[in-house]
Amino acid sequence: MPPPRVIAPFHGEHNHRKCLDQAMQRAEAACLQQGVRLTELRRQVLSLVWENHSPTRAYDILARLKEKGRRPAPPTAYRALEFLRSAGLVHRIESLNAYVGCADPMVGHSSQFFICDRCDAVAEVHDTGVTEHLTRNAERLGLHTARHTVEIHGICTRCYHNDQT
Amino acid sequence: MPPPRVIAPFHGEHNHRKCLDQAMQRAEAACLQQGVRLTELRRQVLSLVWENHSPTRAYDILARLKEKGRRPAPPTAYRALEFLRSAGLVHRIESLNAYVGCADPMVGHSSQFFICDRCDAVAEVHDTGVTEHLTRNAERLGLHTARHTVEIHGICTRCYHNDQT
DNA sequence: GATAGAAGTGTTATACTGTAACAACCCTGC
DNA sequence: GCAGGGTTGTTACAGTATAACACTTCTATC
Repeated sequence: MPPPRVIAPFHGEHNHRKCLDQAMQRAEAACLQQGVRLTELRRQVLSLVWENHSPTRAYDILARLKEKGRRPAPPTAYRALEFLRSAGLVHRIESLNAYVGCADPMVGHSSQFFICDRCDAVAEVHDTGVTEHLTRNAERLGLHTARHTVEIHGICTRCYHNDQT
Repeated sequence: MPPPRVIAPFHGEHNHRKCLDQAMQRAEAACLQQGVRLTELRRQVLSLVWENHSPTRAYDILARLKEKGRRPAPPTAYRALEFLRSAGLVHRIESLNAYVGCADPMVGHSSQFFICDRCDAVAEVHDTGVTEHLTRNAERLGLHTARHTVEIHGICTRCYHNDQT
């Protein structure tokens, strides 16, 4: 069994400009491959989700779109987010009603999310062991699985240490 | 490692009256042990959650409480549900904004929920293998875990067969 | 290039989910 | 009795999400 694959680590030191550019490039490629349209609005929303690695809420998107000159109503954001989600470009964090960008949209994967409740950082991990374990349980219960929601909440090391001092 | 423990199966044939009574009895015992008060309101809310094995939403609770003669506002339901959750008597299904009763409140466990998106049936499973797997990943990432949300959606066998016919 | 249909976006209105803040009540221990 | 904490009632509002329909833009086909 392959080891857990960390799609996005906590607080990874990186050039975020590059990170964002790469995400947008991969999104273009993924949409091309899937034969769906990455319109200007969807591109804008995706780049807003990718502004940082914390979960972004729909109404945050709306506020940012306003700053960019649009006058969007809620459906505008929700529709774009739903498109991005169905294209595998963002994930929805159910326990936060929020979205994070997916750094690896080309593989259809069911990921696990590790979330710091203090600083909102999110790490995405693809551990096939967990997935298989859950799938096996589902089969035993007679559930034809459609999707997994696996979200682990806690305090990340950095915040944990800050609390001690 | 102990085998996955199925707390509540799909469509388990059972005398639900007995099922409900047992849940209420266990709740009384659990509250006694924890030194917290299972008031009349909380008892009512718990029994409403236990009316069936599908997730119950807060506003459903409110509607039912109205039928029972109260004139409750949202905080009434949310506070009772939060109390029941913190006492381990109900679980919140994040992906549905809803609550299910916990059949085994005495053990502090992080469960996995298997949910049929057609008939809303929920099965609760306590598989320590999954929990350990996730905890190990959390440690590797440096997350001091507080809680797990593991919710598997799909179509249960019964609904799946009904769809074929 | 005209044009019909599909896909995408704008707009209005509203439904659903959840909490802050303060008042009133009632249990318990002294 | 009565002080204090816990519980519930009440009002108001914040945050999340979707239905329904109008309008625009894209695409494929002729």
